[in-house]
Amino acid sequence: MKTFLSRPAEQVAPDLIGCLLEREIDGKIIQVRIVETEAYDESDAASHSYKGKTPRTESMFGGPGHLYVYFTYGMHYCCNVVTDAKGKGSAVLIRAVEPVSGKELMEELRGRNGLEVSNGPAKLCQALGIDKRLDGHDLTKLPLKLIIKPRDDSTEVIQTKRIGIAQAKDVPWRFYMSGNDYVSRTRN
DNA sequence: TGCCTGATGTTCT
DNA sequence: GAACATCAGGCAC
Repeated sequence: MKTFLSRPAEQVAPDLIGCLLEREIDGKIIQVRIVETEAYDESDAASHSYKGKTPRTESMFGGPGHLYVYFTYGMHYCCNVVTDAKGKGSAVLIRAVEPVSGKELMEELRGRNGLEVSNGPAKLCQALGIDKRLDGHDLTKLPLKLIIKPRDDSTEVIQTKRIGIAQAKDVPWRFYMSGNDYVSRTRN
């Protein structure tokens, strides 16, 4: 897994589509499939690492396999998988996931049902109970584990420009699984 | 279906 | 004091 993640974010991002995340809460297991991602790195004006390391973004520089959780807009968390070499400030934002198992618990945490449970970056964090306590967490271990899965050939990954950000919008580093209902609906 | 806006807090200037 | 990698609800069409 370390080798898989020790690449630039824009290469890891499409390969994370179709991978699984396993989350343990109170002894219960939730599994989700990643269906939408965005790549960010230090050369990127929209990235939190663009202006160098700060106390907040420190875990983004922590090396491949770590989790970077940040708080935004006063009420939401988003989570990133840190990639590339330590000190690079390179990461992949998880934008949307699809429940595989433990969906009932996710709906309970979210207070919502159906697609609304995890079709956006802040929503999936709420559905998985991810908050700042998991910032810097090692993704090879529970309570939050990344499971690398090769994509099968029938899964089409679409690459587009990013959304929901103010800077460097034209960098085409957003990736999502074609035809998946959980991909956030604000497209292009 | 699609635009507009309020909520709300952490971080950085 | 302003910016912000968002969401949900309201209203117009």
